[in-house]
Amino acid sequence: MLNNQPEADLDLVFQALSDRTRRAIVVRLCGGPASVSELAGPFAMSLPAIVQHLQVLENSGLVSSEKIGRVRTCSIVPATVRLAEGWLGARRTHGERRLDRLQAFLAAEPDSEPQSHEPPPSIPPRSTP
Amino acid sequence: MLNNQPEADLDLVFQALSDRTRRAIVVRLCGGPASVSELAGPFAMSLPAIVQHLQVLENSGLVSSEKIGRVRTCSIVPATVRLAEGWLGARRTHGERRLDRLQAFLAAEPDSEPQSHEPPPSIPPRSTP
DNA sequence: CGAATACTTAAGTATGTGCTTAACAATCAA
DNA sequence: TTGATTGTTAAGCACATACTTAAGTATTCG
Repeated sequence: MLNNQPEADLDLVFQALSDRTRRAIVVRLCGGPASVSELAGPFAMSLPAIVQHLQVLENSGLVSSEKIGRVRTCSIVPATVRLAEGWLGARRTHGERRLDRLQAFLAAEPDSEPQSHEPPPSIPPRSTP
Repeated sequence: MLNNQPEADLDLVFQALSDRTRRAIVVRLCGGPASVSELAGPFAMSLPAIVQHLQVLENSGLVSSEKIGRVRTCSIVPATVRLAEGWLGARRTHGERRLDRLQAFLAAEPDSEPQSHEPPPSIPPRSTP
């Protein structure tokens, strides 16, 4: 699916990934497309339960599927995996940039003259509706 | 927290990230530590609601906090961000390796002699408890 | 055709999630 | 000490999730 509405998309993607059965399905699909029953095979739960997990995955945009004859074949959507990974990457990058600056700040500490040393905490607040 | 039990950890981490308020808090904390009320500031919801979100984040291992005097200061735990990012990275890597092989397969297709062309779908099943 | 296969739909249930308000600490400052 | 600040705890409510079983619907095969 993917609404192109980043926050809503990330809601759905991370939510989809928060269940280990669904993560296992994603892992399986990264090895190539599979039918619903192939996907259900390894699990102890009922087929409808798996189908519901697949709906969550498809709704999140992590998985797509096509039905041919009586078999539905599911595949991953790598772009969606990248979307989530990208969000986390940005966090890590920003966080680590900040950490680097903080370490530099602490390293150059022995009471040198106060240059543009931004003090570590207290950053301007963000707006969120 | 982090149980060192990868699947359970990922459950908690992805679940924590599946809420946009919590993601906004993570974004904010990537800019540096903050107190509970600083974190609550931008949001329209009650303080206890934010505290509950912080509990989810802390329980997932994405955030740690320490109380000094009457103010609790929260920070991100970059290692946990990396844990989730790493899982997704592994998916992308495997998935794209597979896609590469598939593309190679399709590229070398004009009915050449059947070498060790593994047919694209149908991969050996995985075991999952 | 008739039966097996591969899902699909519907309905129900137990538990979890995301809030709320109200009341209660604990700490700091005048 | 009094009162403001900063957070915590508890209870409750509406809605979402993760299943279940039972009963369908297409499709393909013999």
